[in-house]
Amino acid sequence: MTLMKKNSPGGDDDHGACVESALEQAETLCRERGARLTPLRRRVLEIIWESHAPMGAYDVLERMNESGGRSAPPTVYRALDFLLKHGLVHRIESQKAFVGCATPGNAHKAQFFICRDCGTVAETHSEEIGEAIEASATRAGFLVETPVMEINGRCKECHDDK
Amino acid sequence: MTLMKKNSPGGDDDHGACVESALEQAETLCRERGARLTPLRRRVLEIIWESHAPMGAYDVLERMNESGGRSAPPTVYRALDFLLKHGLVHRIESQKAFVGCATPGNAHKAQFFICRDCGTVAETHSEEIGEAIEASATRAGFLVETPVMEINGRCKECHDDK
DNA sequence: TTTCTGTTTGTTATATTATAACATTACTAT
DNA sequence: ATAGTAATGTTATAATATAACAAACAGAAA
Repeated sequence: MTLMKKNSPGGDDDHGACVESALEQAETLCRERGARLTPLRRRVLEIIWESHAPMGAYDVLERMNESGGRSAPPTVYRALDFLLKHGLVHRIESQKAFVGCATPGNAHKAQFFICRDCGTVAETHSEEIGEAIEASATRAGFLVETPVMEINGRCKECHDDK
Repeated sequence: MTLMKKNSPGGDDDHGACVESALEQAETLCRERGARLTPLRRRVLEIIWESHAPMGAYDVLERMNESGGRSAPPTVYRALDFLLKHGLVHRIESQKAFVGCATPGNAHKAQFFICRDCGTVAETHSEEIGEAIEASATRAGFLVETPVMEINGRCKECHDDK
């Protein structure tokens, strides 16, 4: 399981390193694929990774314009489309928001554990869940393409905290 | 597994009976709980059940106003909130749309198999999937509350059709 | 280089989905 | 009857997302 976002209420964590690593991975991946990770797209990816929780498109937009930019919604949505297409971010349907993908490149069917308290999103790729779904689908003659699995609840820390 | 919506391309199916049955179940359930299934709420539930695929709130609204009504969005959304609260409908997050629940009353964590071709939604309550999720969650110390499981793909018929 | 072509971004407008806030009506219980 | 609560009506607006067309840019071909 890979922790994707951490919402430490108090001091800052060392999230910076993991943002950098994500960006480097993205660079490499796009280079390999001949896809153009332009400054704009890179910036959107960076903003999403800097956030400590899934981020709405308009939040990304606001962040982009903080430093004097004048971008409009289509700019952000187009960048997000690109990042989604290349598996660099995921859309969390139940939140209309976006998170960075911790393991891009690996075609995968992920599950997201989303904490309702701190917003932390953990991405898993459980064989067990995948197989259970496949089994259930097969029985119904259903051909699985893109499962959306967003498990809302409370993460360990928030549950322990009480 | 319970078929919830059928999108027969040609002639009509006998969906009518299943709408009636759903409405009766809803009546009973609400009576038991002392909840008021008003004409308006009943009508919204009926419209959702009549549809052959998940239905957007504004589609419901349009349908309501076909026969001379003059309802506004809040009317529909409030009715939907009621129906959701009582487990009479589900919201399909990945489609911003609503479907009737085939087994209301039973508190449940459902999976939805959604056909991208015909729109059919099948609701399952697979023990296996539920347990796989619990197992994965437990390992992470995560407390599952409301899983969203929307498995998009192709149903048997649409896949066979080819 | 220059020109061509396709891709990316800018810009304006608008569509779609959802809710806030407050007025009115209807139901329930006494 | 009437007070209190729940439901609905009404108007406005928030939040999310896309359409359509123009301008800028990058890479390939001449």
